[in-house]
Amino acid sequence: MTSEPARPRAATIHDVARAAGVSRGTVSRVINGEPYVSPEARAAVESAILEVGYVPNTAARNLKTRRSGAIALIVHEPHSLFLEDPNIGTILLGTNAVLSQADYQLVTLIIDSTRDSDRVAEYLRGGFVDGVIIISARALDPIAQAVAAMGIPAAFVGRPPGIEGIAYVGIDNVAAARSITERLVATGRRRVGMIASALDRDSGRDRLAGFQEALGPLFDPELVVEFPLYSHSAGIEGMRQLLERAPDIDGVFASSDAIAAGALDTLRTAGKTVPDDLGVVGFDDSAWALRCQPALSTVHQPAAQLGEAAAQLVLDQIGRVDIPTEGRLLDTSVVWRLSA
Amino acid sequence: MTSEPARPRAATIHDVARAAGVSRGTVSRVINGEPYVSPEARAAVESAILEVGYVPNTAARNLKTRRSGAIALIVHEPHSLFLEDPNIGTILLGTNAVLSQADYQLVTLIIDSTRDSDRVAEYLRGGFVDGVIIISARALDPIAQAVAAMGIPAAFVGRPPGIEGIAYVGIDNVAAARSITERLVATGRRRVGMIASALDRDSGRDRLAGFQEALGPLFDPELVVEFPLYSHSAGIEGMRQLLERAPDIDGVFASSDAIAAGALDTLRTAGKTVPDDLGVVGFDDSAWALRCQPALSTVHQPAAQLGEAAAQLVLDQIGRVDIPTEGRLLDTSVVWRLSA
DNA sequence: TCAAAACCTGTGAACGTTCCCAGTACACCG
DNA sequence: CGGTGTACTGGGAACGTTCACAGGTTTTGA
Repeated sequence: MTSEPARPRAATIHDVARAAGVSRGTVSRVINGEPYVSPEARAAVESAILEVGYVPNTAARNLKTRRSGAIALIVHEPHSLFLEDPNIGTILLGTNAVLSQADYQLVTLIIDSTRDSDRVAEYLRGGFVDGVIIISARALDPIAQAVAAMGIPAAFVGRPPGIEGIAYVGIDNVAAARSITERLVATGRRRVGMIASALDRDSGRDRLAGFQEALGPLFDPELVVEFPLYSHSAGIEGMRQLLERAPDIDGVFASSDAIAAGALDTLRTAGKTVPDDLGVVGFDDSAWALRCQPALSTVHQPAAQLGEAAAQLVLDQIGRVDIPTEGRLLDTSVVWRLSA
Repeated sequence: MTSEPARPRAATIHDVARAAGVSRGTVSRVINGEPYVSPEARAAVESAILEVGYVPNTAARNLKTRRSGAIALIVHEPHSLFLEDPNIGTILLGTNAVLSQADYQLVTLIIDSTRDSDRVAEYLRGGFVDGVIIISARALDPIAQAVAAMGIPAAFVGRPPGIEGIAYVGIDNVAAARSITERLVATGRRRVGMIASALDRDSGRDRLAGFQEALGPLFDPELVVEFPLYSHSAGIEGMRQLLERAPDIDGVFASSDAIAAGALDTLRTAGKTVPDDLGVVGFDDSAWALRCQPALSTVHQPAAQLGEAAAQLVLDQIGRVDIPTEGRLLDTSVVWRLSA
């Protein structure tokens, strides 16, 4: 008793009950909006709550109800980081909007190391959250596997490689890549190259597939260069290689806006003008796209809707037994600006 | 009993105790690494935990111990969003690193509306977290006030306007701005302007103050333009105004890299070469800085360390009574590249 | 050799809720 | 007017932990 901490004991449901002159049970019913409470009792409880400054203790509530009112959003730091993936911030906002509407609290967890992986898995198992949204999981991801194993309501943003029977939302990368490549061809380009990347992820693979489909007989494997990441430097180097291999190249599909921006830098240095000498298109419709000189034609990702749909998918699973097994693909659109 | 959910009841401490042939108390002692447990008992409990797949129920633990092992990081969405502020992602990683080390779980909360504000305040009060880190709070921020009022361990990143006696970390914006401006002057610039912004925040105000200090008698209020946000478009427009007001201008301090990038775009359009005609410097050392043509001289913010220090500040407060009242300013450095 | 200290263990009582059941009061209906 | 249903209320029992305490055994020290 000597070193009692400064924080005073919070008011409990008992204090409210005493102040209102009713029982615990009645207070609980008022708090949870249940029927069978007389108007007088309800009013007394409500004013008592304000009077004593009561706020429900979530730990106690969770313990009893076995739910937490929170949903986790898991971001894998290397390679999908806030800094690198321009859409993550927007996805997050979309998710937050839907959950907030349903009175769920979104908690964002960052996985930066295997150490984090373990702790996050424990956190999920510990009953802190009622569901989980996972962004850009990679194959053999330990968290994705843990989630699948424990059967907690979950949704993936981006088709999860390897794991079956799980809910996800994503975009149709094949169709989007095909669509923007077709428009590039429609403007008269005949020697079209691609700076591909992230071929170890479905997004990267699918964009390449769509590109090839669209070109048909015009496709020349010599005009495809590959890089591990969707990075600006990949664009600089990729464009350099393409110019070297094919000086007559007249179109480029960069698999991300950052790559396209890098390609434009190389082209400027090389004295090529865009879109006169070459048409350049990107993917993402991120902040890069408008910043480029000239403004970039690109594929718009419905990032906010991806986040919203993922949240909805999780909410749907909560409290239901039949889990929606398969995923949803959202539509993309081509934004035609000045670079092609 | 008819609609028993699919999720099986998790193993409890009782199950472990039974499997290990010891009592609840002993299991609890093992889990919490307390002394006074015989080696045999410890071994038995440890293998029993694996056997029954026990994971502690955090709700029950929180209820009893009144702590959660989690710390909140609050981001205000409009104006400090992931997308706009290039440092936020890095701050977040720094924070996560320190907390992870101390076995605390970081949960990121996003405040997007007043509705969110209320729910987050309730969340904090509900005992979900043991401490809170708040990024770039503005004056009269409801969450900041709630946190101050409830006396939960807290730290601010960025000097909080209005609220007194609270722990914070930040950078010395005045000194940093003075330092980079001085170097600009040292290269022979005499007509130096500034594109200022966010003057309603301490960061914006202080950068302007440092600029003025460094210039001394060279300072000309005519060469300062102001904008509300640290945005690229502010740079475009600000540079245009400066060129109009003073065609003989030979140096510009942009109050952020995004602004500097915008200024460079305007200068390119106007046919000015950098750094020959004008020297341009920015602030942040963000991804923009390297992307610029030419690469931007700028002030490097120790974003990761800011995050780490804030986390440490909160950890220090947990369990202690004497709250460190004042803040810490971290050192910045000037990164000299090609733009000045 | 014996008291005191150190080590180890089990048990009861919380922590603050919600849920369920029993019980009361009143209204309605035949 | 008795029975049945509906509206409302109170209180016991749990949820899964931790903590304090009591009791037992072993070691230590004079």
